[in-house]
Amino acid sequence: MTFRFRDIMKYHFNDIEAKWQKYWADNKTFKAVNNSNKPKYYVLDMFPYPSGAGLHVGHPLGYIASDIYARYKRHKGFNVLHPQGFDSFGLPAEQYAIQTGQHPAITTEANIKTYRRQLDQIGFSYDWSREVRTSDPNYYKWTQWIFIQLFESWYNLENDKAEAISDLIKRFSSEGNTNVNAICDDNVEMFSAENWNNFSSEKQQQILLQYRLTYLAETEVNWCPALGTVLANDEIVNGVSERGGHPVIRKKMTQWSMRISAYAERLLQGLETIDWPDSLKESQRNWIGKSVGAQVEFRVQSSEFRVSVFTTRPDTIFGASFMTLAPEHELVSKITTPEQKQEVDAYTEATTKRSERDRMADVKTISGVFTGAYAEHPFTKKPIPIWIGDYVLAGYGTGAVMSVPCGDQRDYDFAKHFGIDIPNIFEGVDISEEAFADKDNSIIANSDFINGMNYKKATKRVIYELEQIGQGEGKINYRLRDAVFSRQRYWGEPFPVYYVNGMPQMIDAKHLPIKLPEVEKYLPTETGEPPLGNATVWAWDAKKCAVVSNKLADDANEIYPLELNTMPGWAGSSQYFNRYMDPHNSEEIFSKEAINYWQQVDLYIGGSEHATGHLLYSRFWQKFMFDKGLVPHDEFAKKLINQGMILGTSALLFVFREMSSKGYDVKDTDLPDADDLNKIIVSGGFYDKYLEYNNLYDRYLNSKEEFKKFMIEKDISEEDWKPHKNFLDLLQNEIYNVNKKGRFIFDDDSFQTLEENIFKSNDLRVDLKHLDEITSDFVKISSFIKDTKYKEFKNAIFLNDEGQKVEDDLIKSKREVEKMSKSKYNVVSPDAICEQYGADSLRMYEMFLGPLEQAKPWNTAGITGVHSFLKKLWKLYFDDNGLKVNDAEPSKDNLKTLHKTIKKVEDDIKNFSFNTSVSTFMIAANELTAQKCTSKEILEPLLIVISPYAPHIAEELWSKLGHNTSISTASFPIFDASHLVESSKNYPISFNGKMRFTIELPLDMSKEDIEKAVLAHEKTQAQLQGREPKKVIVVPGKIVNIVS
RNA sequence: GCUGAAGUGGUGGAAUUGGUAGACACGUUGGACUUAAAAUCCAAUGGCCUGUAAGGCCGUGCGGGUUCAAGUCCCGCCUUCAGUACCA
Repeated sequence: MTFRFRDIMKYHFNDIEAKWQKYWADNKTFKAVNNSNKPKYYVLDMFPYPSGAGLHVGHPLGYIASDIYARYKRHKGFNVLHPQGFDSFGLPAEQYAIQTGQHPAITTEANIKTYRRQLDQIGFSYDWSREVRTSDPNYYKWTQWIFIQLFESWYNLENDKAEAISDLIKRFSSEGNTNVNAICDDNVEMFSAENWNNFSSEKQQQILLQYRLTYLAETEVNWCPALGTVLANDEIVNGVSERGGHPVIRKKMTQWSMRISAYAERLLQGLETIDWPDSLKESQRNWIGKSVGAQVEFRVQSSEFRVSVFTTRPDTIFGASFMTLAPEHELVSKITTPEQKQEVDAYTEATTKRSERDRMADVKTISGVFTGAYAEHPFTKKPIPIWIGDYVLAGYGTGAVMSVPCGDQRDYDFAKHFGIDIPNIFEGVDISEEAFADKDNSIIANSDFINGMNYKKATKRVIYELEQIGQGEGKINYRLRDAVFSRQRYWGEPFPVYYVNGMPQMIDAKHLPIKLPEVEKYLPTETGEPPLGNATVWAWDAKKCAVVSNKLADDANEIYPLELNTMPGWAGSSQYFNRYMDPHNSEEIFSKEAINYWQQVDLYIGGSEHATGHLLYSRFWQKFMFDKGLVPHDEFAKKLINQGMILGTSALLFVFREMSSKGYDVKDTDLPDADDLNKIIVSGGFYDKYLEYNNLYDRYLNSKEEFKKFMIEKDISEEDWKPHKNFLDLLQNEIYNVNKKGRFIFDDDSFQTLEENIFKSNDLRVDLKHLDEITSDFVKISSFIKDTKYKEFKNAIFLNDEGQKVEDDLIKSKREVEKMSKSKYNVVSPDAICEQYGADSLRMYEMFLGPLEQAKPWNTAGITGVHSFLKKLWKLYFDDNGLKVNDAEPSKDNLKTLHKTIKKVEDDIKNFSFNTSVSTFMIAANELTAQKCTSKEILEPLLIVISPYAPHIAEELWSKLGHNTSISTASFPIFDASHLVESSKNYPISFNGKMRFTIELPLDMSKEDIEKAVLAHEKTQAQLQGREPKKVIVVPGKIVNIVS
């Protein structure tokens, strides 16, 4: 009996947390309503992709911060919307489906369940009744709906907004397109009203596609052969795919695109109106890449063609001594002379075959060829040779440049390399070594009508003159490209599209959602169609249409093919924040009432990695929806904060491995995935061979024939690589070929070395747990590596630097702090933390680690600090005899501690400085414990202050103090400054700026009296040692400084 | 190369307008309690010097400067991290 009584008085966080989590769920404590007398506040987290690995401690960091903010706002009397959901379409589930046949919906559902359990155990105050999942047909119905709206819109530059395509059609049929000022395809042809009305329906549709905000066009796309799909620019990192790290090549394909470029200027201007991190805004500015200059047209001699270039330096036009076109430029084949044709063809072919990564890896090499053609300088009429070179990018500007070697380093290098003229057009500048690119300090010379002018004046004049002769105009160019919107994948939103005579048609919105059909296989069809081509039945509630196989049949039983691509990952995340406002509405994307009530997100917290993806696309969709009158703001989030990454500590073992006949065994590594292979390459110590491998892999993917040729060139006979089932063998051959150090041939069970053994050092990342287990015992380490962890080292012999066998202590270990990832064995799961210390400890510790925005290493050991704080807090309320809180009158010190805490915590929350709040709580608990405070008047409001951070313990103690409703809406205590007023100050007394001692003096003492008191003090006299003070500075309430 | 952020004890980090540098924790050391461990509590903890104490000297990446006073402001460098990269 006694035991049980004592037991109740202890802080049993597991029971307490489970109890309150259930209470919140049962009572729908955090359900937000769409109208209220209270002011509204919308706090949003970036919703997670539910991966199979579950959450690690880095994931909840931002969620905890936003939860604290949401809970704080509730205490301050706001009606808070704090929803959560899942970005549940995506590649990993599909890759898993390809490997296992498991339907992605099943994997996704299971993963969501795990995520939900993990999130629930941390005690977030989400309104789960508003959960959205991007893969739910009731949700993606509206993603499809927005797609239709975009298709039915064009961008009118006269009003600077998106408008209905039906209006455009009216204008075309009454006035043609010559006076229409719209954002459209560069190559759109000009026509009159009469032309338009005589065009065939297909021709009209083709033209309209050039205006629509989402359109189908043949564009040069980033094709990832390994993933079998196209990728958007933001899905490529360092020239390889973001997911999986596969090579990417350029390819022309017919794809859906989003005309985000129409919004380039507004996306740029809008940044001024939102409170987002500067670094993130800067990323978006760079991505949009606005540059002001001129477009200039050069006539090609003895032909009808004109080469159009974009330049930011029209003032240097007289220095143009050649032109350079991108190898992909459409004029290349048209203007090349017969004599140069062979050389040009060889060059263009070679460039198109290079992957992005190759091109990037090899920036320094200057290459190019002369086309044989000449352009005519618009002013001097002198002939200018036209070259092609891969330093000119097809995707930027017009894909052609006027090359001014004296003013641009790349042009300079190119000219030097090929011996082209470098005329100097700058006054008093030496260009014998390098180009002079400083536009702000240049005076133009040798340039006819702009001689003696500076950059600004000359630019203006040149543009004027170009306009006079009709060969150019001022122009603003953006780097931002239209975003490719289709993917050749299964697990994504189907398009609401079918084709009539090859022209895309929207399926009527009343048939939405177009549900994702079932397929047998998640791979492309044998004819190379996307996975949806495998579908035999498309089920949707069609009134007039029936679906026959992959085709749509209308009343008259004509059959039309359906769009088989799916939408990219960012489609579903581009407006989810609005859908949360009215998530179950089946009639509208959201009701007018809901959007007018919630308006926009007040606080959005998430990772900076979405800077040029999700966050840019979402702003684009929001602006479009604003134009259509659907939303009241053209920016969706007022304030945004990027939480920093939590880094894990990896354990590295350094071993030296002998590669011998009994050594490196990689037999059963089947490698369809470059990601896996890269890992082995890197951990195998072949860092230097990484690139070679990639070339090889690219070659293989590009063309097996070409690969074969390459291998033969490298003197590796077909016999050597043909029997091998995977790329690793090829790699081995490549290594052999490159460094001649060793050769490894698959021989059923092991590799054989034909030449000398080679030694390589390896850093193997191991599970920290295991590292502790094996510590310095060599036998254990070696058996751990060979048997437990790394099968490929099964037969390895460990050597030290000198090549001797390692007997006991030569395997070194090291710790490294890096991004948490499964493959690095440095992941810490929140589950174990919650189990051992509780959710409140986890929440507090994550905040305590450091500033929210900053990257910081995780160290589980440190959690004892906040955990013992919570125990100490508990003890303020309970001792062995039970609840000790009473109605005692609070002391002055008690009140001072409480109000100091209220003030500091409130300021901290406003500044998102959550780490310092935790310190403040610790100080408060330490002080109140020392003061032996038992006063309810202090301890009750203290709980509300702590509640956003540690809601479970706060709820429990709150109820123990006699409340029978949740603490979550209790009013935040009002700070009363009068409790902090001091009557005296412990003045620091410094001598020549160095603090020596302190003196306690009344705060109302005058400057003169302070000076007298300080100078009279014995310690002052000791410091001065008889010297006369030269100057005494007294800052009342702050400091005294004596200069001697 | 360009852009942005940051460099403070053994570690994470504090110091809101220039005014006691190192709050709060972790770790370490010593002690109490305990058969023992865990848990808990107490004390010390930037470096160096003086036997201790009192005290002193040096200390916020480096070099200068402004100021009575600089982690904080100014100038010049170095390093690290992140983003971006032939953008005409």
